[in-house]
Amino acid sequence: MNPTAIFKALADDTRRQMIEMLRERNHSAGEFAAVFNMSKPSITNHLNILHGANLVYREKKGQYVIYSLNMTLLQEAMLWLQKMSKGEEK
Amino acid sequence: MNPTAIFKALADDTRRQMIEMLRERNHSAGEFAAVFNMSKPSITNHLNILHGANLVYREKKGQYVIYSLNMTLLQEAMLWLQKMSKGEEK
DNA sequence: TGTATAATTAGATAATTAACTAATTAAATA
DNA sequence: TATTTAATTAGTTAATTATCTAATTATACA
Repeated sequence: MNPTAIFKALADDTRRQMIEMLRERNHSAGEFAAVFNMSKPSITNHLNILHGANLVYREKKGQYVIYSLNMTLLQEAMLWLQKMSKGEEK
Repeated sequence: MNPTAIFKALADDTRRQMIEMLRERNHSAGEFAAVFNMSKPSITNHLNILHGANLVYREKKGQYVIYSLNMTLLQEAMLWLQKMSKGEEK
């Protein structure tokens, strides 16, 4: 788990909205492109950043690429922040 | 609370170390400058980013500026992430 | 009051980021 | 097999970020 990559990934409104969408159900890259007013390559870039931080999984299904949430990592990030805020020992 | 500013502030190793130092006790700007191998203006810049995200308080004491943690905001950020990871309703 | 100390502001620069268009790759299907 | 659809890669650009040095401001104190 790489805190810098995770917080960088979360430090963007588009990417946080993507995560909220993935809380509901899995989505293909194209479904994101249909929702956000942004070119497909820009969508790919945001999804790469989320995937690089390990916050999402990705799986090729025929001609689609399906994205899903990595709940475990989100929870870990949350615990890391909790440690910070509560002052637990390392 | 501005999630983008908070996550941006946390997306940097120097600033996260500053927060860890503030968990122990309050510090002046100069004390940070003594710890990090970095110019004073760069330290000021990092502290401005933490302060802009509301993660730290700052108070002038004589010729010193003393920084302290805003625990409340760290906790709020933590809860926000928890909501993300656990999928609570808005 | 003049000098030292603490910190910030000003201004410059190199690196990174977020966006675009055009081109390419991969898969499905008429 | 040729065409359409989904997605990525390549390459460019404007904006932001992190850093520096030099200058300034504010306070303390000999």
